[in-house]
Amino acid sequence: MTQENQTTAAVVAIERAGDHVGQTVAIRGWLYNLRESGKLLFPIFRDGTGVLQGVVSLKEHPDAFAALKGLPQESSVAVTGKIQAELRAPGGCEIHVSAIEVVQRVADSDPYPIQLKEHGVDFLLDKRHLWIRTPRQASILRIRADAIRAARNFMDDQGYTLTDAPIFTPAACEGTTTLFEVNYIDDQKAYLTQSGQLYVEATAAALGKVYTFGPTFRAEKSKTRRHLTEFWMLEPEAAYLHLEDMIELGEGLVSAMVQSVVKSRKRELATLGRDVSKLENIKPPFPRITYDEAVQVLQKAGNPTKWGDDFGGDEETLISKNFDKPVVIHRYPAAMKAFYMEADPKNPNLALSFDMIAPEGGGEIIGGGERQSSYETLVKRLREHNLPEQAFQWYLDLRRYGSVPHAGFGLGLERTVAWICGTEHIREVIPFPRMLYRVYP
RNA sequence: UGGGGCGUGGUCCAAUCGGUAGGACACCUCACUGUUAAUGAGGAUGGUGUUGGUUCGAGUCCAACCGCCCCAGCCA
Repeated sequence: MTQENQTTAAVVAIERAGDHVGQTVAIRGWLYNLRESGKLLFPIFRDGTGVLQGVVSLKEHPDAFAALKGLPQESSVAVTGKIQAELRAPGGCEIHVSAIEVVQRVADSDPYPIQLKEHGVDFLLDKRHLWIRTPRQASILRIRADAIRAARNFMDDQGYTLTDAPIFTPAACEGTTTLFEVNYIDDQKAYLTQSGQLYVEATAAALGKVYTFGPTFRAEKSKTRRHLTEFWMLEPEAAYLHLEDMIELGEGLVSAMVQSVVKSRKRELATLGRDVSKLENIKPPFPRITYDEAVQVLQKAGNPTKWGDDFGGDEETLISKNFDKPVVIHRYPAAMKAFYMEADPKNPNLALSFDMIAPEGGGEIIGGGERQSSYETLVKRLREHNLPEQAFQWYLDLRRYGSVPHAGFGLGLERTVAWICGTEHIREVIPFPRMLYRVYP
């Protein structure tokens, strides 16, 4: 190996290393692990796109051997070597290291805290900024990114325009108990948004078919594996469209996200040990049942749910177990839904609403429906719910000036990604989870 | 917020009936040319969440508090 070869070797991403078998290339990344076996070293490098085993021979490359021997985990390195197919290496190929530059050596006195062994949840969450380096966490984040890209592409292709909703809002969308209050300028109070929905109703009246995608905040005292206080939501809204149109859009959106991940994140799903066969058949149409039918299904299964009860996690799981796709439950009792829901003209006790429940215990990933378009009814509902009418004047304007039937929904990104990844807890699918009693790091 | 569970070296765990707090990993040294969370031998460091109580004696029993986990409610 000449000096010239080492300095001119092309930098390649580890995920593409298999395309460079027989070539001398450069890898820039970190030392993930190091196994020693006498005069051979077996480092494992990671570069953010994957991990690759290296092999360094004392006899052939004494300088590289000396530089690597004893190098602490997570030291940053630039590696030059020849990619070779190797059945004994994890992943099928490895790099025969000829030169290595240590960019930063981790201090021996202060080793990298995350081992390849098991750790507890609390410890890992405290080290979340480092935990995301592990192959499992990095794979989840890459899947999240792909799901977002697929969702945005799908919405754009369907003719929906992205219209961002504000994060600071003057009042609640759904109730006042779950709001984060912030001090705005000059002693004004503002709140972090719980949902972009009210705003996307306004932009729908301006642009027709729109959606918003961004973070939302709920100060719910919920400590479950499905809750974050800060989570991302994609909320479409369309003028002149109805409940069935939104169910169809939701089916298409979820399918597009799943199929994109299945197609372009095979490697990451394999790292997670995800059973891909359960994702491959996620294509429209999804099973649809009414709330009435869902209650019957539950009662037949021995569940004590009565008509008028909302469904909890147990009930959702029980219903979704009957299907291998997400199931849509529609036309809930109006009394249990938000003030802005439109009533079913065939039965005013029912709201034109729907939820989508992910299979495999994934829980509710979509909630939505048709919005109340009557000015008078909306005012009445605001009063019934004790909401501050003054703060909603702008929203009532949407019913004063050219009110039309319209519908939309909210898709919870993290719940959807958690289901796609097959992770037990939602906290793993966002880079820095914000939960009840955790805002660090 | 309610119910249940758990707090032991940096990390993950063990400690019988209340009786000398220990192991593995991590770290250091040595051996090993195909390791797969490498292995083998040796070494140093370091701990019972807090406060009180019962007892000859408390990691272990009791009380309160703190923290975490799981479930429920609410929701995406």
